[in-house]
Amino acid sequence: MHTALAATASLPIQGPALLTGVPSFRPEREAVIVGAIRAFTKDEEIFAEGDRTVFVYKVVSGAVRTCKLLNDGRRQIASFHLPGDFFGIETGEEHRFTAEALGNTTVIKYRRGSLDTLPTGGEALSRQIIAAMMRALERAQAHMLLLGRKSAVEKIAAFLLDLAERETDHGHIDLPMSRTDIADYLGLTIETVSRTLTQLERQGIIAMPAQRRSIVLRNTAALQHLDS
Amino acid sequence: MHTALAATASLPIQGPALLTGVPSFRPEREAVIVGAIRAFTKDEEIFAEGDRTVFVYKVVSGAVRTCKLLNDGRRQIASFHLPGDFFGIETGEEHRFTAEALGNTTVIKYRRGSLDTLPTGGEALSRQIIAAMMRALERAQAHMLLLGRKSAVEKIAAFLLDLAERETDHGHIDLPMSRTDIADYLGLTIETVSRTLTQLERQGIIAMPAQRRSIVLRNTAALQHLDS
DNA sequence: CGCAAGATTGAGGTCGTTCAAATAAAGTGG
DNA sequence: CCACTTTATTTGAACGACCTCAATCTTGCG
Repeated sequence: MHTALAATASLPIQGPALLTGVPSFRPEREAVIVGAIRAFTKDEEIFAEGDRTVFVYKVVSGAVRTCKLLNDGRRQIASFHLPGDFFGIETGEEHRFTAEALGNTTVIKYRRGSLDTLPTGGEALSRQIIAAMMRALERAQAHMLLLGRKSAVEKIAAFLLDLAERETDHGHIDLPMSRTDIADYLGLTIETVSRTLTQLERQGIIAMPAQRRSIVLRNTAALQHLDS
Repeated sequence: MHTALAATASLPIQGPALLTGVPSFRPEREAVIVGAIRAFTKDEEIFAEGDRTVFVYKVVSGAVRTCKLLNDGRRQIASFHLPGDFFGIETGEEHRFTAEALGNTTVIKYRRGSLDTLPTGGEALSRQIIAAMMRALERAQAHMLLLGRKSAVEKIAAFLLDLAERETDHGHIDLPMSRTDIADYLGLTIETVSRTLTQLERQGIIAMPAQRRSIVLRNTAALQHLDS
């Protein structure tokens, strides 16, 4: 499913958006206020920390990471955004973090009102943005608990369960991100991520067929138990 | 005590909202749209994870912590709220975290609209809430970087600088919270917090007069450098 | 004063990191 | 399509930052 999305996504997309599969997406209303669609390739920057906040974005296909950097290069990924997710919502004049495509990715851009934080385009979209912002806040709070208080296994277990729930096929995950991305998301090193995954594989809780870019949850209950 | 809350808060809120500058607190203007004021004592619960989201709160005096718990008791404090800060903003029907008073604390409660997340009381208050939510999100993102990627010294340095900036006297901090709270906020143990503080004291970067409940920043530049 | 709770300090252990090497996957150009 | 390079991932061994456990000291309070 992700591979299929990615493949079509590299094609030039034009004309009005005709998307459907997105949760609570209503074409007849969106059509009026739809922004530009743009495609990005792997690791391409969508916006950087410090850029003017001109747009609000929504993932159409592919996936996006938003992250912050320390001056010595240490990185923390705040969140991964899958199709249907908004990102780039900011109150200030400048973006507080960087957004990059994980692979071939297409996004819709909505132009922000100049003095307002919410995009031009009507009440319904504003409401969607506010809801997205709240969801982001909730996720951030849950993620703080993970970063501050969970062990490596617990982090990985939580991560897999979360991804499984967000992707279409709940028992099978297509990882759109590298081990480095996972590590920078969970506050670990790539080595620990790798070791923990193989440990879970040896315990029969997960399976990693095909280039270890996809993961099958063989024992969700065990994972939930590990998540503490 | 929750019944008491509900009773006092059902006072009608009226009058047009006139607030503009969000960060500054202006009592004479607040008075128009004020909700119920309530006082809490040390460690008293303002609301708990799972409670119905009936109100949005603002700190008047004292300080509040919002936190999440793991089933085995591990705790992560998401944020400390000082006078003027909003908290308890949620999208769902239930609070996703617990809020408790750090010491003697008074808060204003604004009643939430029933179907809407935003409080009744006018456009301007809604706008304030949205702004507060965005600030919370920004802080959360910065805090994720701290929790996931910073060392103990860096965490403490960042914490002290942040508090100093938020409190009135920027060179002198009155800690409203215990070492345990600090530890649970920074993802450390109390022992590490204590050790790191004495280490900074020995280096002459900070001073801790009077029962170690107040901290003087003697070398802000050094602290900023440590924050990385 | 005497007790309870909070904070500091010390000693030792552990989980995750760091450094290093091997293996696997993905490009690249012929 | 195949050697060759480059990049990502896995695995191993040793180290270290922070934690755990435990004792001491301090502070607040009946």
